[in-house]
Amino acid sequence: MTISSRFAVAVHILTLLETGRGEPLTSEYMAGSVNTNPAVVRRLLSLLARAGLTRARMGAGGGTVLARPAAEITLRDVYRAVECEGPLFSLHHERPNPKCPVGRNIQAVLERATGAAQVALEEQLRGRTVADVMAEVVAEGREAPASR
Amino acid sequence: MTISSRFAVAVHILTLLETGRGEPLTSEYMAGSVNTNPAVVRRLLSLLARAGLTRARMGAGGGTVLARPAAEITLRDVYRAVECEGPLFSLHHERPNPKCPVGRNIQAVLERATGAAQVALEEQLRGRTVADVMAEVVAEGREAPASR
DNA sequence: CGAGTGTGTTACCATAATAGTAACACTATG
DNA sequence: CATAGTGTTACTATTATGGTAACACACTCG
Repeated sequence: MTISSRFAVAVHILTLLETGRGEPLTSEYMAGSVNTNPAVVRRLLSLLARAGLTRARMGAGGGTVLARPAAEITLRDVYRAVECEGPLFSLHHERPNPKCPVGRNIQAVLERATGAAQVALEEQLRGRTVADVMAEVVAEGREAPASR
Repeated sequence: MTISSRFAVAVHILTLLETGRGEPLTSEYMAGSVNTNPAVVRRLLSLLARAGLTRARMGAGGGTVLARPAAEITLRDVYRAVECEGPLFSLHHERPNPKCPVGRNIQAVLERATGAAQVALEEQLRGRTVADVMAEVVAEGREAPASR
């Protein structure tokens, strides 16, 4: 299966906040850019705030701002914040047959292999920050100006 | 979300076939080791055969064998065979607002970032073969002999 | 001080993917 | 020809997800 779109939307949200330059943005405004429901945005923001990436100001005139510089928020931070904290790969639903030499030991081996793969993925994500994404979005807009 | 257990079960199956040393194994036997239904195993085998990793002999006395040496089947081959061929990361369900500078360009940027992460994951998987898994299973059995 | 704006959270629904299960046509062996 | 075994389909239960509405709470501003 695929990794949920929460990651994509969360990066989108954080990029929007970076464009705000400290001005708090409302979930309704962000939902307009993402093209979804404000409550969906707030659910993501709840996870991001819990991870210390954003900070919300309640009440009228409130909204959300980045809790630290965009250059210090890696995509791995975002991934960890919004995706399930457990391992990326599922193992067997039912425990394999312990009487079979393969069944008895395969899961330990699989855990090592899939764990290494997940680390490789996260290391790649760690090499890019929200500031990088922001810069690429700007560059993209310059190369394909308002097309479509 | 998580990557389905199909990958784990498929690696398990291929490891079992390697233990068979050319003898065809039945889906019922393998289901006994995996601890699931034979039809589930056959569904996986169908995908593995389509990818050219296994070969089945029909009829009585039939079963499945590896189509090429275990040392030439990487975990990336297995991953590609049984997981959806599309991208690992989902993007937005609804297309983001094209009137927003961020919404208009974020998906192209996300595709690059998530694509690189997926490549990193697959490259890590490519470094391990079914023969490696087999060897690790044997080693594991030596270190933790028949415990539990 | 009170109206209004906006967050945080809950509950509920529709949809999709997954794994388990049974069934059956077909194929090859012996 | 009887049997063993594959390949495939259909159905079900479970789970994750995203969309939606609702509401209590918090804060600002007039």
